[in-house]
Formats: sequence, structure tokens, C-alpha cells
Amino acid sequence: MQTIFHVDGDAFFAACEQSIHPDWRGRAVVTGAERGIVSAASYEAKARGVSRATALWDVHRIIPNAIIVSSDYETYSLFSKRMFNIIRRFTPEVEEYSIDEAFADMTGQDRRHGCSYRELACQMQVAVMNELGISISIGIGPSKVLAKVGSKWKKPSGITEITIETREQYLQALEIGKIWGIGSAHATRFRMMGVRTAQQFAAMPASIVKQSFDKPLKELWHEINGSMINPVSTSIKQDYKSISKMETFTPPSSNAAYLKARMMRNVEHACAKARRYGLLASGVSLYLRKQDFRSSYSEAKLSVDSAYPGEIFSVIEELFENLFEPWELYRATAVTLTGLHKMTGSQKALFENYEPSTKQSLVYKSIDMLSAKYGNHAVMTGTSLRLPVQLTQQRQRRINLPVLHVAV
DNA sequence: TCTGGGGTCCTAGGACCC
DNA sequence: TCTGGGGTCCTAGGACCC
Repeated sequence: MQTIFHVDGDAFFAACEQSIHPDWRGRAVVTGAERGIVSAASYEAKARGVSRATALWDVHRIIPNAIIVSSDYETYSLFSKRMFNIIRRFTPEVEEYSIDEAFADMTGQDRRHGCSYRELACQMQVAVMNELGISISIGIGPSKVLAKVGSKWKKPSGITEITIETREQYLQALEIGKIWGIGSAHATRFRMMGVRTAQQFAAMPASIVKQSFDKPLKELWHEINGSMINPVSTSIKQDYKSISKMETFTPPSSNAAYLKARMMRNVEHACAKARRYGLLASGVSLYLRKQDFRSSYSEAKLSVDSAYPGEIFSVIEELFENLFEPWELYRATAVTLTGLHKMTGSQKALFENYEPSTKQSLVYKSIDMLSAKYGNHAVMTGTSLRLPVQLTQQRQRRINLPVLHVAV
């Protein structure tokens, strides 16, 4: 039997802000100023009715003296790394699941440390509080899913241990749609079947589960009944299977040239990230979001693996011609690089011998250097110039530098 | 809650081949 | 003319997560 911890930061972004600014402790702190809705709210703000996705003007209305700041991901990532390292003192088997969550396989650590799992969880909380000034909640269970139910059970600063024997009481109180892995579509389907709680799902006979559900739900059923299907994965994520860049713009547009300029920006940003990780894409996809949130999507293989906008954009343009409906208004474009893999030595050689790429790779080598030195948007291609002037000026102000234009 | 940005995995069904 | 069976790859899209 495995023992898994799920460690979850309490109101993580807001807690980091309060840790950095001690005079904000005890006050309503909200992050998300950059997008107009709440990303994280401190418990003081939650107590007064502010939750995730509340519009900021509502926050203002409800709590006039609330502190509202932009999310500062780089700083939170530092807190995150340090939190993971503290957990690693208890076991090397740590999976960094998201910026504020980790799974830890603690199996056998009770004997090693000579105390109960609950005591170990308590020590973890104390260490994180003392060293980082933030609180965490911990769920303990025989599978990731049950550990996750536990960490949500009591917050903030909770410790909840769920075993095969005690799981029923927790699952009975848990709505089907609140289970990790069941979203709104499945929740609706379950409710139509008369299944309303996690316990009702867990109690379904194996034979029914086997014939009526697809793989993810079958696995979920096992996990919620206490079998570990998904082990804790310690490999640190360093590469991506796909990289995507999307941006919403206002007002929505049906102007093809403008949309292409937006897509070119998406391509440039995605390619820059791929090159940063030494990755090449073998395919691309384009996603257009219409004003009413309907969307269209298409993908294609590249004839040559690439991480350079010049080669990729022509394929994107073809996809665009197929998807674009001139009478529609579009509010966002997204480009995804797919089938990513490490640029190996031989690929590099092949890549550089390929004539058009040589020029591109030279140009982009310089661009990457300039970007590293002066910021991500110091250099843009000509297509991006079709974007409204204000955007460019905004960027110039931010990086405090003339914008360089390079023809590729 | 009228909605930002970035990921992963799974599956149905068609194309194409033998 | 209506006729087999099976495998693999690809595209499109659904669903979920933070």
C-alpha cells in the first residue's frame, strides 16, 4: 500500500505577496490586475465573498481598500521551487505538479523518520511556514486522487488523512463534479445517470465501469477506490510535447492582414520558446476563436522540422486560408508547435545545410541574442509591423529601447 | 463568471494500404 | 457489381488540468 501526500499552497499567489509585504498580512490581497479578474485571493478577501474569477471592479466595490496587484509569476516560481525543496527533505519522490502543488510518495518514510505520516505532514507545514511564510494544506491517501481529495478537505493549514477504510465519509460529501479529473461534461453525464456524489461513482460495480467508461474514467475509478494507477513521477519537466501562444485582442476583427499579423506574433513567440529549449517542431496547428467563442482549428505537418518563423508561417497561412471566413469576427488567434523533439547534433547539421534555414538560423541566432539582452520583443518581423502603432510604442516604453526591424 | 493563457491525453472516423 | 478483413496513420475535436 502506497502513501501519497498532496501538498497544496493556500491561496498561493496572494500568500506569496503577503509574505513579501508583511504589512499586507491580515488584509484583503488579490492578484490578477493584469487580466481584470481575480487569479488568487487571500483568505481575508475570500471571507468577504471574493473568489477566483471575480471581476476586479466587483472586488473594488465589495472591498474598497483591497490590495490589487498583478501576478508576478517569476517571484511565485521562486517560492514554488523552495517549497518543493523543503518537501524533498522528507522524500526524494516528489512530483512538481503545478506552481503551487506537489505530490510526494511518502511510502515507508514513517519508519525511516520514526513518526507517523500525520506528524511528518505537520513538520512539513512548520518548515514551509518558518522558511517561506506561507501555509500549505496536505492530503494523505493511498492514491493521488484520494490525497487530492484530502488536501482540499480542510483549508487553510489542513492535514487530512484518507484511507481505504475511511474513504466513504469523504466521498459521500464530495459532489461528483468536484473530483479531480471530472469536468463539467462528465459531471453532467453522471448526473443524468443519477450519480451525484463521488461515493456513488466509487461504488459502481467494476463490470459496469469496465463497459461504460473510457480509459481516464476507468483509471479514476480505481484511484478513488484506493488503488494507485498513476504513480508519482519525479522526472522534472524540461521539454514540451507542444508549445502554444495565443493572444486575445480587442476589438475583434475580420481583417485578414491584421489576423495574419497576430498569427505571426504567435509564431515568433512560440518559435523563440522552442529554440530556448532546443526543440524542433514537426507540425503546427492554428486555432481561431470567433467573437461568440465558437472556434475553428486545423493542423498540418511541416515538410522540414523547424523552429523558425519564416518556414512555419507559410504553413500557418495555408491553414488560415482554409479556416478563415471573412464574414466572421475573430477575437483571438493561437498557434501551437506540435511533435516537438530535441534538436540533435545530426539534425542540427542537416538543418543548417538546408539552404533557407541557414539564413534563418543565422538571423534568428542574432535575434535570440538581442532578445536575451534587451527583452523578448526588441525584435519583430515585418508582418508584425501591421499591428496598430500603439502596441509597438507600448513595447518601446516598456523595454525603453528603439524597436529593431529585421527583414527575414 | 460572458470568458486569459498554456498545457496533456484520448478517441472517432476517414484515408490509404495490403 | 456489391463486395472481405485488417492494420496504421492522420485529422479533428473533446475533455480535462492549472
